[in-house]
Amino acid sequence: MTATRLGRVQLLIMQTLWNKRQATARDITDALNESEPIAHSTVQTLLRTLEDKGSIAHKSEGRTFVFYPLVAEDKYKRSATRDLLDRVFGGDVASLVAHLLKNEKISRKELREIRQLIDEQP
Amino acid sequence: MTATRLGRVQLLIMQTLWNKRQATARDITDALNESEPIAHSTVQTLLRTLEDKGSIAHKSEGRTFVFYPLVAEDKYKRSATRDLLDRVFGGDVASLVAHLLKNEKISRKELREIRQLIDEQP
DNA sequence: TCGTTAGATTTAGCGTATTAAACGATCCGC
DNA sequence: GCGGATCGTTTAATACGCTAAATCTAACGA
Repeated sequence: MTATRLGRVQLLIMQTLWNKRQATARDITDALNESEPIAHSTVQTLLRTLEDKGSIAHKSEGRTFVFYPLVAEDKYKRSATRDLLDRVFGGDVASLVAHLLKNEKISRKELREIRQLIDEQP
Repeated sequence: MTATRLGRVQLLIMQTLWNKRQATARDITDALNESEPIAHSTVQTLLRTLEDKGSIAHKSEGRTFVFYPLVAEDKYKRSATRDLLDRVFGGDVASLVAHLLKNEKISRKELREIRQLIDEQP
């Protein structure tokens, strides 16, 4: 049911794929290593698990695999947000927004953006 | 560092404690069983892990333990929201709000509420 | 008193995320 | 052709979260 439940590093891998549209294991290892050290074999293992659970797939290109996402970033965002919403805020969107406004530092510029978004709401 | 990372059922237990201020293991088992079946011993085990990681504590009352939260609900909400924000929305609040407006069905009434909250923002 | 009940504690198994070494196959440069 | 580099695959180990039976212990009731 929760088609898209990802661990921390799994999410980082998915984000790399969403950005690049497709990538080899090596591409991903290199990308991740720009922010934190991770062994190439670890990435390969995670790619395998992601493929097992249907989040990604691969095609062969010569002797290497090129991976690409099967679930859209937006779909994952929806599911992750729903999760927080339901579990922590009782499904109440306004309550989450209230929390954000109260606890997160939001610049005046961002506030304007958000107000704009609301005004555009049908 | 993430002083407050909770599993699904762990969160349910914490919520029970936040609501009741304090409760025995039996109280919690009963409360959880109103929505889903769970064994009393499972609850006890989870209470132990929660106490181990410093989320709750207990005092003895006769021969039974009365548990109470050590971390505030709001603190947990902050940390859980920050987590989603950082991991999924690159720390960009406006982006999360935009996502909410676009993907979550929000009633006109809620929209007004949110609008109100923004207008009250300093 | 003594069995029943209701606590707490111990122990254990399953699933998944993360980590990575070890291994085998293949290719490229020399 | 050979050795190192590069791929993918296999295998393990650690850490949690969740689950709950089994067991120990103390109180309660008849």
